[in-house]
Amino acid sequence: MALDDPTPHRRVGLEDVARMAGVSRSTASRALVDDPRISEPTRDAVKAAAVELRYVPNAAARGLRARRTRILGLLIPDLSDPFHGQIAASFEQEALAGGYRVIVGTGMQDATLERDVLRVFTEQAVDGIAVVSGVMTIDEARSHARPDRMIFVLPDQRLMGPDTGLAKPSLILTDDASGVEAIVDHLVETGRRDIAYVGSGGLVSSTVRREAVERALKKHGIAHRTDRYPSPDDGWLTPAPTAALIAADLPEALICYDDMLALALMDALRVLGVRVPDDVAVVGFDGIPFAEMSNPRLTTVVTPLTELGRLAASSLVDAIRSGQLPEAVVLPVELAIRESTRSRASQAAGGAAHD
Amino acid sequence: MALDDPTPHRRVGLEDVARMAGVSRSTASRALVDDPRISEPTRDAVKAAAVELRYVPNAAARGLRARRTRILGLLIPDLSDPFHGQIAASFEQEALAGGYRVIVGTGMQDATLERDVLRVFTEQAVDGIAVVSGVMTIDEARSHARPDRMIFVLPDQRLMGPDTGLAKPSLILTDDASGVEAIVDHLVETGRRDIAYVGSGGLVSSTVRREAVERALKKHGIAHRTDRYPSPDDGWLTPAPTAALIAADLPEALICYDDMLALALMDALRVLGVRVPDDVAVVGFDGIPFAEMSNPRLTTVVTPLTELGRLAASSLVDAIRSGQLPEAVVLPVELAIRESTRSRASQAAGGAAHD
DNA sequence: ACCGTCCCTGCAATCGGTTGCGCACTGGGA
DNA sequence: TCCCAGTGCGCAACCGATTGCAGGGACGGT
Repeated sequence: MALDDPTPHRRVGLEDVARMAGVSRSTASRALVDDPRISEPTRDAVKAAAVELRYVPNAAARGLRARRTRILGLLIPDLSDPFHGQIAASFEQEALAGGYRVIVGTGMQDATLERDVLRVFTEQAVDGIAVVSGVMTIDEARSHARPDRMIFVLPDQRLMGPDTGLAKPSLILTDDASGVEAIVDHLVETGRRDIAYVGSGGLVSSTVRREAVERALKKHGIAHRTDRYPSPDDGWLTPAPTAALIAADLPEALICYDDMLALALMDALRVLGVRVPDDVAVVGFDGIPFAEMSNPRLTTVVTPLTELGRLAASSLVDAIRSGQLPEAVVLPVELAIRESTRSRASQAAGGAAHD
Repeated sequence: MALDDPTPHRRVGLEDVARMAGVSRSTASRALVDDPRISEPTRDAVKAAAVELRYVPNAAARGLRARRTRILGLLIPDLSDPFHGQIAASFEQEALAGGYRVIVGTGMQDATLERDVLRVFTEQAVDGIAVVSGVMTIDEARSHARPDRMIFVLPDQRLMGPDTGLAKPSLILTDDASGVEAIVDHLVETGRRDIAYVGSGGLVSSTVRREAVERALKKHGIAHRTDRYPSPDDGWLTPAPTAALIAADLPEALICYDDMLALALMDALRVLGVRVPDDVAVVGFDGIPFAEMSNPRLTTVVTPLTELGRLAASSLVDAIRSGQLPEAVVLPVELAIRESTRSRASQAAGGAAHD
């Protein structure tokens, strides 16, 4: 049995394969990659020997000489939330399909940690890097590694430096602004005018969304107080206290930074006796699976997460192969209207309980 | 500006650092790792040069010679669900803290894919491997790589080969059986006797839980039909059709394979007009964050996910350092009683909507 | 002035593949 | 019979670090 194999024979190397096939290392190496210079019988013999010996090439040695590791680095804030987890999962799958391994580094929205991760990627000599969200600016990230061979996935437009326009290459964005606009339009159409935004402080993405809300409201001629529900300058909102603030000064509709926050707030509001959507309509952002299973189901802007990860990986791989910087892409988002924004009028018709 | 740096000077190597410091590569190498044989002035000079040149060592070269890559492989079914995402996140963090990088490979509960991932890990010459869940047996996994330097995390006791007892080393388990027992005890205490289990087919873990349910029911002298809600032999349940089956033959309580399924079923049942917990109590398993925010909040068995990932990483690192196989550990789980199993009696007192 | 110790460094081998270049052998044409 | 092109392989350098071993220099003892 393999478990208590008495022969801890050292790892078999190309040397061993070559010897068994009766050829040199060079020939063995070439045979394994189907170099046309090697005759068929020889090639077969080598391959047979490789299988026989259960030969597994050493990636380090190969990468050293070939100057190409076939590893991608994925810098992402956190794997534990479904939003980023989904992106990471699809990125990893697509990368693997393209013949690349993935090293993940979680940056936890911390600039120092993110820099460390980039350094690790450099040490590992990754062939390409994808930066998802994060807090450092694109320009800083670019200064830490080869700017080509990097791609930035900004589902929420964080990172955007001051002068960073949509036209810059290597960016994969989602059209948050129009998502926000769709939300506001929907809320206004269903009769809400007292609309508030609530989101964590410190994150660029939250600021971006807040501003988009303000613009959209202005379009409808509605005023909006930015500081209605103050949030800490850095860090995440705690649902219960925030819900208390909201309950004390109840708007007609609440636009939340993301689905997680929306779901947490709906829960906290329920404890306070505030009904959704009867007392207040609630909207999220992201479109995570749980937004579809909440009670009431959450109206939200669905971001194509899988597409985002897949596209990031394939664009990056293309960039590596071609040597060209990947083009900028803005992915469309879609408003999913669900129970949490049902208007009083449609409640009778769109009740929850029937097929 | 770094972006359009006209000098694409090749990567700086140890050679360059040594030259700038006026020493040999050997000395430079030793100075950087604080070898006591190197004098302080020399050491400082080398370090200064390294910083000045922004030297980043090449992990491939180092790993090749040192026969140690400081990389761990994490084989996990899927990163996109919060359950495994949480484990992966804490594993990665702990590994990083211990000086190890992590390559993730998602196995998607597919044996072939899992084998591929193990091969990739071998190619990368990882120092250790953690296998989380998965479908291949422990013994098979062990045959694909060095059995020491592997650790198995089985939050749900999948993988267990026929003769695999809890005493085997390198296992991190959770005490699912007692979790299930706690569930059943709680349900019986709150007056339910018609208790059903529903879970995906094909997964060992689901079978384990189903059997645990049966044992616990038997303890209470309650009969149980295993095939009450048939599930496909392989693959996941689709919530809507399953909910229809359940609604047509409503038990007093429903124990679900995991939280995801429970939440999905609660949603589907709501559409059918079935009320939880009034018409049927629902219990999940795992303790993902969303189980605490659902309406009604889900009673579930809370698995220490973060602890699981952290422990896996630290045990693995210890095993690598010491050369000893890590000990088996069984982590306790905890029943979190929430709204979804509220009994009719306690409903008056524990109503949802007031402070 | 000579020799033995320490210290501090450098030489060179090594890890395990990849790859430029050239050699040996075969066969056909003159 | 001799030459030359073509085919199939092997030699050896190389990637960028780590590390065993030995050598050079300073210094103290006699």
